[in-house]
Amino acid sequence: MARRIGIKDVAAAAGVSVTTVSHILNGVEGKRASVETRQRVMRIAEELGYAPNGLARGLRLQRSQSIGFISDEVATSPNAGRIILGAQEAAAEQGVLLLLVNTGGDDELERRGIETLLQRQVDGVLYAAMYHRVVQVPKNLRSTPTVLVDARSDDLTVPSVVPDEVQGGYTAVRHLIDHGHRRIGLMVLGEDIPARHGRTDGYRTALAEVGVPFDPALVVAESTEILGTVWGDVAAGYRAARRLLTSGQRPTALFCFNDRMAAGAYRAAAELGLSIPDDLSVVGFDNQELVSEAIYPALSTVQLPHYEMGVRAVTQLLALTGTLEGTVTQEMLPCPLVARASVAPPPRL
Amino acid sequence: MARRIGIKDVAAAAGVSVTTVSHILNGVEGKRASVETRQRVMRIAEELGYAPNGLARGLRLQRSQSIGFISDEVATSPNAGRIILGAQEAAAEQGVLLLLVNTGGDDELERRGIETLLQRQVDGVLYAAMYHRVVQVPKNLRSTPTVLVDARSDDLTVPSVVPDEVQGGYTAVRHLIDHGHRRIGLMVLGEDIPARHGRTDGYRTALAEVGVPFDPALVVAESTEILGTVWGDVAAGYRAARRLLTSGQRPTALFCFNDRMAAGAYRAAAELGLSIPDDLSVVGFDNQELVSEAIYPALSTVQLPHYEMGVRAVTQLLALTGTLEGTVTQEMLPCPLVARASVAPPPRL
DNA sequence: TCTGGTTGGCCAATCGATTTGCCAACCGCG
DNA sequence: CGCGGTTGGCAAATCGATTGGCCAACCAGA
Repeated sequence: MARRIGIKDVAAAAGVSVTTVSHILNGVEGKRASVETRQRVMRIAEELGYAPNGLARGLRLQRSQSIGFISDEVATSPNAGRIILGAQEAAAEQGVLLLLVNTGGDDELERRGIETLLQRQVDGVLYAAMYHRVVQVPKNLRSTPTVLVDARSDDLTVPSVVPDEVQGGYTAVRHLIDHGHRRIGLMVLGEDIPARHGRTDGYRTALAEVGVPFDPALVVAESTEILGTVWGDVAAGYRAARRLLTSGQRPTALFCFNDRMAAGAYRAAAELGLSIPDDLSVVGFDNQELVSEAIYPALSTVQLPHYEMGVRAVTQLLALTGTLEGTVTQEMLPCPLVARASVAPPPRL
Repeated sequence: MARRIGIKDVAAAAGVSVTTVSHILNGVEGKRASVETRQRVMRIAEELGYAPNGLARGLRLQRSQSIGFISDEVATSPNAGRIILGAQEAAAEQGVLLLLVNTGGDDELERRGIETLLQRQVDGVLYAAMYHRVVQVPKNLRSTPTVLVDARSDDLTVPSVVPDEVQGGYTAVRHLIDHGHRRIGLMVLGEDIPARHGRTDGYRTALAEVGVPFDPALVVAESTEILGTVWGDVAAGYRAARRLLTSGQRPTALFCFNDRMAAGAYRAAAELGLSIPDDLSVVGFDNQELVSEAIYPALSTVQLPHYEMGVRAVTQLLALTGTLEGTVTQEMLPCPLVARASVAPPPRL
């Protein structure tokens, strides 16, 4: 493992001092070098394949060019991995790398993880949640530039990037309305989280726009609790859909809290002899391609902007640290509709 | 943003030199300090919340305590994120952090990514592929400790961790055989990759064990090409299953290359009026929970050991760098069966 | 008292870069 | 010729830790 070549090697090979090499390679103003020297140094640095030692540079500059990415379970939740992807790519564009820490939701692990990141002199931290929720910024992060991802803080001064749940819900329901539906069931998670309230608000807004009064009987909350965590899974979707579809006035369309619950709705519909989309239209949320394309007919759904959240979060963080221009705020990103095959006009009576 | 406190601050507060502080905190042998001094220094370090500057330490020790994780698309492929998770957790256990680079399969990005990692003085690199395949170790990684994850090299000296495809295929088919099936269809991807050959071998071995001769008519290769990449998607599974199920001697069970193809098989079966598992048993591969639980009945499948691959890869890498004990080899990890509801005895004739 | 060994701890070099301050050479001009 | 102003470049300090070498104090034994 041949020793990596350092600035000294370049200086020696070029017959100048390390100072000069540094000045030239960093394009320092005011400290000019003759064109000839400059070219020679650059050529030799190139030939030798010189690259500055990141640790030494970081030590001197007090900037490590790396940011911490700390999350509870992001790496676990399928689509959420795209947050990391977006963050990584946006960071790489500025020569910044991501230092990954996953806590599994354990507070002690989180505390230690943050300590480790700070010890590595990260320039800032992205604090990401597995699903959109309100969080407290950990104490030991207070004095470090931090941006929340898929999470928001009560403290309005803490920048964050989250999906626009209201717009997402509105878009989904509007899509159904545009196909002629007026009696639309809403299946939500039985949990007090922003996604539930936001999407419900969007649902109400879209209906109100076309003069359909809100009917509480069309809203069903269901969830499955496993090991203390509440899930909107296939089983929950199945139960919710059964309740809605066997009630007095059957809705002609369902807006489901997520794609897995939509899969449950598919099953309930099949059992009841309802064909999708002819007898029943369905819209999901999340756009988990694995689900939405595995079920038949392919599911029309609303996409969470995971990749974009990662990008925006990094952009905000780098703005915070002065690497990039830009403003820093609590930001909401739109959730676009992905139309597939589960929506059609309501059946003729 | 109060300056982090350094070793000097501790030394000053304790009234000793930085040397002594360093010796005490690192438990250096041979350089003793009086019990009294030792306790005082430790107490003060604790009180001040001292943590050594990772950059400075790394610079001096020529060890950054971080390893690079470079991959083509891992962050994109859902379950594969669990590789990262396993790697991260195994690394964190040794105080090592992961530096993430995603190349999207672009060679130039890969080259630059590796350069950046080396520049950061990573102690080693994990080179991960999105799906099990044979790769060349990039030139600029040759002189750095490297372990391949979900990928293998022709060069047998390069350590790697991959799933045991043969055992996985064997396990799946054996599961069907144990339920009484003898006429088992195999749906593979139309690509020349280790997974296809390994799983096919496992299929043949399991059948041979019970004296069933290999019937080429029961093996169908299908795939969908999108933008130059070959996928085993729902559509491919649908086509493959239709071919198998409408052929002369219909199989009583299907072993599908992956869960998405299995989802396609579900659809083909439904169209042909075949009920799963009563008329037809199905086993998938990958255990992508989103798929296997979204379809009905829930899919019995074989799990790829992503998390474990991440763990083992880090363990091997740390063994390679001398941080941990252990041997370094080309390693295969077992793929366990996850039995759900898609397998039953074959229908009585 | 002298010697040799142990104890406790400090000085200064080192890792590899950046940056401040300074100096010498050279230029043109009065 | 002497002077101020530019140009080109170097020496050394600095970032925050680790570590080899060294020294003073103390003690016991001769």
